[in-house]
Amino acid sequence: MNSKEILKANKIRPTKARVFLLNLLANAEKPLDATSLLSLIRKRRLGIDRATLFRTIQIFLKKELIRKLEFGDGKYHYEVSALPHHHHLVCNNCGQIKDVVMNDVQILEKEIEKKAQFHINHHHLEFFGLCRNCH
Amino acid sequence: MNSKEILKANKIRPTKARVFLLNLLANAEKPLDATSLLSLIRKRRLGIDRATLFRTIQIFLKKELIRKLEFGDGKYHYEVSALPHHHHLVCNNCGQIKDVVMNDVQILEKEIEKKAQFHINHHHLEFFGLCRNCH
DNA sequence: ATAATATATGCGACTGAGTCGCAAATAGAT
DNA sequence: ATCTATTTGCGACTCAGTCGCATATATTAT
Repeated sequence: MNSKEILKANKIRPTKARVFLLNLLANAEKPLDATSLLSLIRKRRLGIDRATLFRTIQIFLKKELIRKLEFGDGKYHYEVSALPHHHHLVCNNCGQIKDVVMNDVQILEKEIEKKAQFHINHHHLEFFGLCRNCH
Repeated sequence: MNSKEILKANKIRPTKARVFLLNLLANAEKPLDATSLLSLIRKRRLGIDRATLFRTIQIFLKKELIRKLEFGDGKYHYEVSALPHHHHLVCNNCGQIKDVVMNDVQILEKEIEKKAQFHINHHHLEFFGLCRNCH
C-alpha cells in the first residue's frame, strides 16, 4: 500500500503535501523534525507552506499514522507508526539515532498498570549517550 | 543540607533567585515547568526576571542539581536530581503525574550498551494514559 | 464535463518558550 | 569600605508551532 492509498484508507484527502510528507516519513532512516521536513520540501522546490506542514503533522498524529518523539532538543521528531514498536539510542554528540527493539517494557507496562491503577496508553523510552565513534 | 548549602557545595553563588528556585524544586510534589516556576515567583512578589529564571535552570542542569523531563506538552519539566531514580505516569486528561519506581530499566540499559556498542548516560521513560479518576 | 460544496492551502500575523547583549546591581575577596 | 567578578533586569530577539482569512483545490452531485 503506497502513501496515497494509506491516506485514502484513513479518510484523509491525498493532496500533494500529504502524499509527499507521508512518503518522506515512511522512507526516512530516522525520525524527522518539522525543520528537517521543511528543508526537504524546499530542496525539492515544492511550494508547501510551513503552516501546511504543521497542519499535516497534526492530521497524521490524530489519525495515528505517525508518532511524536522527544529527544531533548526542544522540538518534536516524527516517525511512521507502521514501524514495529521500538526505542531509540540518541548520541548526544553527533545526533545519530539507533533503533533498539525490546519487548520487556511492554511487560513492565502491564505490571505498572495494575499496581498504579492507571490506564496506560503508551510509553516513551529513549536512551541518551555517546555512539561508538563519539565515545 | 539546605538549598543555600547545596549551592555553595556546588560552587554556585547562593543568590536570592537561586536559593528560592532550588527550594521550590526541592519541595515540589511534581516536576515543574518554567511557566509554573515563573508564576510562583510572581505570586510571592519576588522581582525575579524570566531571563534569570531560564539562566538559573541552565546552571542547575549543568551542575546536575536538576533533571529535565519531557511530557509531550512542548515544554520542559524539572525535578531535583536528589530524588532516587524513577519514572512517571502522566495522565493525558488531568495532567496528574505519578512516580513509578522500577529498577528493571537500568538492567536493560547495561544489556543494550553491550549489544549496541553505545555508551549510555541516562534514559527517559515516561508512561502516558489516564489516571483512575479520568479513566 | 460542469457546477456546487467541502476541504485544504498560502499568507501574514501571532503566541509562547527560551536566548542574548548590555548596562546596572550585587556577592565575595582584599 | 573598596574593588572585581559575577549576576541581574531589561528589552530585543529567535525558533517552533498556531490561527484567521481569502483563495485554490479536491470531491460530490448534476
